Amino acid sequence: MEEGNFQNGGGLGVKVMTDEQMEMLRKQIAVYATICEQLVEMHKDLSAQQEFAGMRLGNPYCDPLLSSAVHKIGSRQRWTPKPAQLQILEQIFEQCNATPGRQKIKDITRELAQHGQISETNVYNWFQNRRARSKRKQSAVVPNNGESEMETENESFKEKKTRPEDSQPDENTTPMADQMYFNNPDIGFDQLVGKMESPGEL
Amino acid sequence: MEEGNFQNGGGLGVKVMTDEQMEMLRKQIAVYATICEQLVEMHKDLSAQQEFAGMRLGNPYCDPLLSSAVHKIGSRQRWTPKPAQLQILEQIFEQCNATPGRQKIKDITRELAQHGQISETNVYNWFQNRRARSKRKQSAVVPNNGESEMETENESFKEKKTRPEDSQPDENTTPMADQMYFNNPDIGFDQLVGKMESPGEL
DNA sequence: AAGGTATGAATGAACG
DNA sequence: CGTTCATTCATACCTT
Repeated sequence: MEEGNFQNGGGLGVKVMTDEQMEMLRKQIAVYATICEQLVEMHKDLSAQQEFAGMRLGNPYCDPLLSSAVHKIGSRQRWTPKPAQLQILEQIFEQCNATPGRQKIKDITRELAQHGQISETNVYNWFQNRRARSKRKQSAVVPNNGESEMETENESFKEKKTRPEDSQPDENTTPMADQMYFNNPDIGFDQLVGKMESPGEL
Repeated sequence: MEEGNFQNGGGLGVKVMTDEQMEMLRKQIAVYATICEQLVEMHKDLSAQQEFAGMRLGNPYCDPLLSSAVHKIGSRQRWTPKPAQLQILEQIFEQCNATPGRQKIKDITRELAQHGQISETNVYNWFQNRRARSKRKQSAVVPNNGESEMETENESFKEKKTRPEDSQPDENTTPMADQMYFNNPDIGFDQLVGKMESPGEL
């Protein structure tokens, strides 16, 4: 981007980037994807209107392709533990309900790597989630001795300690109602969308 | 030996991509950038038109799926930085990785308050978290030899796992200009993002 | 095919 | 400051 702070892989077939750069890239693309989805929605509606007026029939593009192209990159693929890995994880979890230390994580990761691709982050997340889940189940049962664990919105009565200075009611309700003021489809949007249908051959 | 000072399972510090993947990414971004440029143009054009005609009649596509997101109000108690705020925070973080002083925090808070409700505590926490996260990512730089283990994972079983990335069976197109693979698209990026204040569900 | 559920991942906030 | 908790989001998988 601005300056050459990337460590180029010596001009070979690979480039190296840090996780942060990766993450930044991913977010940027995600934003673009969102924008484009909205654009496509607008365009579809607009086209429908035109069609209604007898102007034009059929859409020259299809969004499925767009979506696929977008999600190819804009989405994050998530790790799915293999049965063998899961078994090992469960075993370890029984022994030590506490969160394994960094060192332990590394060890476990190496162990699980025998059965499939995995990273330390995956292991870490797994234990965190596992723990949280266990805790939640308990709190759902405890409230009353009766087995009223049916779907009640009320579950954990925790002391929600809120910072006095941080008393911010939900102001984040940013209405994006007035953000769609571009309803002019006359620009060559079709071409743009068409381009996206073949990202490999652009 | 390396297990002595590795911070934590923060995943790999670097990712390696092939030229084809890189190229695909570059194209994708280029397309997005183009589309967004067009979006901005459209917006300008449309605004001018509306101003001329003064016709503010109900847009049929004024509420596709975006305004439908206006629900779930008053349910968020935790601060959620808006994209615009995030952008600013990231910028500041790059300049000064050190902990911002008390005064600096106040300043940043005031700045961010322009884009939404925020408190100094939020800013403080954000920087703390950001820093911690960065540190975690510095470990596990070189697992062993081939880092391409993220792609070569093969499951002989009938794994239903959909492989989101397809790589090599492609013709090596491009001795392309490898100068900027991800340039921060400044084309009204902030503005665009600003319009998409809440990409989530709200 | 659509909707629900389980669960991996992200992150703001709290704790020591 | 580093680690952990709690909540939420996104997605894979399952059910009808």
